[in-house]
Amino acid sequence: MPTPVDPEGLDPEGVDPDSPEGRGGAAAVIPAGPPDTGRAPLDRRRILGAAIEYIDAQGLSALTMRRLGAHLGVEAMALYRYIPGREQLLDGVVESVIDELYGDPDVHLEAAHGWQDYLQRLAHGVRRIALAHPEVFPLVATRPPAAPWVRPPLRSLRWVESFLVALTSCGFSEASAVAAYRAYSSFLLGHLLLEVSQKGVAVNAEDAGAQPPEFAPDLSEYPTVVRLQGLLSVDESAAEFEEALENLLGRLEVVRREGRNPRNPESFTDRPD
Amino acid sequence: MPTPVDPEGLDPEGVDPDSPEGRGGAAAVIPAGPPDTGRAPLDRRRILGAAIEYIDAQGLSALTMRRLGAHLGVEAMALYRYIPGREQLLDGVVESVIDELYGDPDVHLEAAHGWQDYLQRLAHGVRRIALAHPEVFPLVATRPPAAPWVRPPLRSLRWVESFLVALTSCGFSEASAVAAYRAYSSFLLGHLLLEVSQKGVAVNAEDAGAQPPEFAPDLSEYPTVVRLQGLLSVDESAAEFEEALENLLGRLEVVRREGRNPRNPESFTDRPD
DNA sequence: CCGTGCCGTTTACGACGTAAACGTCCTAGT
DNA sequence: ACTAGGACGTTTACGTCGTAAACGGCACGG
Repeated sequence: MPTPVDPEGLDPEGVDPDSPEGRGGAAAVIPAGPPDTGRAPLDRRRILGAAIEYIDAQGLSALTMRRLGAHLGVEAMALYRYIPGREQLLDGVVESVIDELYGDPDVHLEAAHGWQDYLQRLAHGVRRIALAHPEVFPLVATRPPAAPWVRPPLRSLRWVESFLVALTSCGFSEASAVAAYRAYSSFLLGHLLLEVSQKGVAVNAEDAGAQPPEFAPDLSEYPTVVRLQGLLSVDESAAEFEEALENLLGRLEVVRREGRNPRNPESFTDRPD
Repeated sequence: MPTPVDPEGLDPEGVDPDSPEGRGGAAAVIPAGPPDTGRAPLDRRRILGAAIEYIDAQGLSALTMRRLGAHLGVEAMALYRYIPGREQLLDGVVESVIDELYGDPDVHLEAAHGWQDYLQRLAHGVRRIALAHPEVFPLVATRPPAAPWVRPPLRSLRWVESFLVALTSCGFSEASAVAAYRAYSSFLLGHLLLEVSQKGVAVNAEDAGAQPPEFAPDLSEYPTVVRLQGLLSVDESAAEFEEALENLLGRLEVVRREGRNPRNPESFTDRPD
C-alpha cells in the first residue's frame, strides 16, 4: 500500500506529499497518449485531456484552437464537432481538472471519519490538483461559476452537495455549514492561487522575457525588502497551508459547537429552540 | 468630515462601508472625463484611466487596442507611442488600480496607531478597490508578479516595504513579519476574489447568455443544495470578511507574542544568507 | 447500387495585435 | 523668415486568431 495520507500534519523530514513528485500517479491528467500515435477517433474527452496537457506544457495563452488541433493531429475545425467554441473548451478543461478529485483515492465524498478528516483530505486533494496543473488553476479560480453560490475552487454541484451533507451530518447547523463552505472556499482559493502563481513565476523561463539570473528593479528605496529578501524567498507553502488549514478547522469547530451562524449571535442566546 | 472609518467592526445597521455607494469619492478611477470631450493630448495616465474605465464598463475580454483607441477618440496605433503593447497595458492597469491605495485617506503607510489598525485599514482599502473594479481584480490576482515574493493583491514593492516595516516596528520578528505578509496576502486574495466573482456573476446580464430569471441545471440530484439554496444565496460578504480578518489578526497576535516563526522554531538563530 | 449520416478538411471572413512607413503640425536655429 | 527636425497621430499591411459554411470521403443499411 503506497503513500498513505497524513492528515495530521507534515512528516517533519518528508517532501511535500501534495507535490507531483511526492506521490504516486493519482491526480494525473486523463492520459491522452503521445500526440500522434494511436489515432483514436477524437472524442470530447480526448480533446479536453489534450487541452489540459497542452496548457500544462505551454501555458494558457499558448492554447489555440489551431494549435490544439495540431497537437491532436487534426485541423482546428474538427474540434468544433465536439465542442461549441473556445470558451466552452475552457469550461470543459476546468470541469475536467476538478473532476480529477473523483479519481483521488485519498479524497472521500462522505465524512466517514469525521468532518475534520473529510476537510483535510479534500483540501489536500485540491492542492494536489492545483500543483499538478499550475497553469490551469488560475482558470479554475477566475472563470465565472455556473451559479453565484458555487464558489471556486470547488466548482461542482456534486462537491457542494458532498460538503454540505458531510458537515451537517457531523453536527453543523445548516447556517454554519454554509458559512464553513464559504470560509473553506476562500481559504483554498487564496492559498492555492498564490502558491501556483509563485511556482509559475519561479519556473517560467520561456514565457515573457529571459532574465532569470538577475533582474533588480531598483530595490534601493526598499531597504527592509532587501534585508528580508532571503526570508521572503524561502518556500514554506506546504507548512503554511497546513497551518492555515488547521487554524481554519479550529475556527470551524467553534462554529460547530455553537451550532449557529457565528455572526448574529443573538439568534441563540436569548432563545431556546 | 464624511464617513469616518470604523475599524472595529461594522456599524450594526449600516451599509457596507467598502461598497462604492457606501462612502465618498475616495478610491475612484483616475478621472478621464467624458470619452470625446476635452481632446487632451493623450498620455500614459489618460490611457490607463480610460482602460480601467472601459474594463469596468464592458468587461476585460471586451478591451481591445482598437476599441480602447476608439474610446479615446484615436486610432489603435496611437496608443503604442505610450505603451509597448497590450500585455504592458494590462500591467499598467493593475499597477494603476492598486496605486489608488495611495489616494485613500483611510489607509496609512505607517502603523501610527498600531499594527492591527494598520492591517485593518489596509485590508478595507484593498477591499474597496476590489469592489470598485470587480472586472479588474481578477487581473490583479492572476497577473504574474514582478518577483516571486511580491504577492497579489499587494503587488507593489512600496506596499511590501510598508507592510514589513509596519509589523517589525510593532514587535514582530523578521520571520513573523514575513509569515504574516504571506498569510495576509492569501486571506485578502481568497476573500476578495470570491467576493468580486460572486458579484460579477450576479450583475452580469449581457456577457454570456441571457437567462437570469431561472436557469436550473438539474438540481434533483443535490437535495441538500436545494434545501440550503436560500442560505447559499444570501450575501454576507462584508461580515464574513470582517470576521475572517479579525481571526487572522488574532492569529498574528499570537505569532507576534511568540516572536518567532511559528513553524520551525529553532531554524532562525543560525539563518543562512 | 445508391442514398445518407458521420467526420474531418478546405475555404473564407472579420477582428485582433502590431511593424513600418507616412503625414502634419509645432518649435528652434540660423 | 525659412527650414530642419522632432513629436504625435494615421494609414497600410501582415500574420494569427475564432469560427461559419461548404465540401469530400467513407461506412453502412435499404
